[in-house]
Amino acid sequence: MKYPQLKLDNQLCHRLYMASNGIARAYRDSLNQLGLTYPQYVVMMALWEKDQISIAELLEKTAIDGGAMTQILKKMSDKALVSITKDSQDKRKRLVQLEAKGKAMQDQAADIPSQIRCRFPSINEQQALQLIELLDLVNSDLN
Amino acid sequence: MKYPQLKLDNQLCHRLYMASNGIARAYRDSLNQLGLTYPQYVVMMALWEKDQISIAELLEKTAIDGGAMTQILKKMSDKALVSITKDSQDKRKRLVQLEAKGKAMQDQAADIPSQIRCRFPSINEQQALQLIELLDLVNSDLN
DNA sequence: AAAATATACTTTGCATGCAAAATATATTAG
DNA sequence: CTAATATATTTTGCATGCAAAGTATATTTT
Repeated sequence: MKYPQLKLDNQLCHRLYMASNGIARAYRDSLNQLGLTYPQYVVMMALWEKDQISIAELLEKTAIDGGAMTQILKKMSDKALVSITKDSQDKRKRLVQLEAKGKAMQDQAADIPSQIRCRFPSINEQQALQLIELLDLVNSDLN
Repeated sequence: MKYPQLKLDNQLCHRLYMASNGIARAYRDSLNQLGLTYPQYVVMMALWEKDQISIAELLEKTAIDGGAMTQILKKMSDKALVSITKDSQDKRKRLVQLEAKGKAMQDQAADIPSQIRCRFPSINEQQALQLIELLDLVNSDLN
């Protein structure tokens, strides 16, 4: 091949692509039991941390696309996990809050992280932390 | 919050999600100039490395979804980047080969990796290699 | 060799990710 | 105060990623 820099094996991006898709796939079974998709799970985690936030804040915390978020929240609202109300101060804003069912789901979800962790025996705790550090550097250059 | 393991800040998966989407986004401008999407670019890289391969082999090298691959190849074929022929030995198989336009595009693409690299000043070469190593470990646990 | 099974792809339906346009409400400029 | 502009969110159209069903061709079983 003419250009070694174009070899798939030399691409960081392709490894990230595979790892991201693969990890989301690894979550699938656990999340199916809760009736959640992966992005919906991310929204739930954001809300368990801080309830009653605007959609803009949710977008910032989750890094989910705005257009997709509208659909995701609609489905979560249909499932009675969350409810959405207009902000009385600023009528452009909408506030998202957990419903009883969404709050209760937290206990079911508490086991998921360790379940997933078991699916990655090749990486130890120190390496996982190092990976997080490096990804934080990559992510700091985005935007 | 009740369960620290559910904090977004503690999720490796979420960092991978952001990094993968973000890097694909970083490629967008460069790839738009070639009229390629990110997965199409991955297919091109695979073919520049080894032309005349079956769809199954392409799927294995790229880790792209099979259903998506059909559509991706159709579009690339419409753009005259590749052509697809039936394998005369085994009529279930189809072989993908680069067309003149697809081969020529390699020279245009050769600059892309360094362009992208500039978008990530926070990470040095050693860290990039380390990141690749760690991602390879993660990916080895998938499947 | 006919039936059962496996392999290689394609098709379909659903859920995003993303860019761009549209809508509604606030804020700012003149 | 009215026009211009900015902010928050939704809508639309296109391109995947994915699971499951469907199709065509090979291979294996009996």
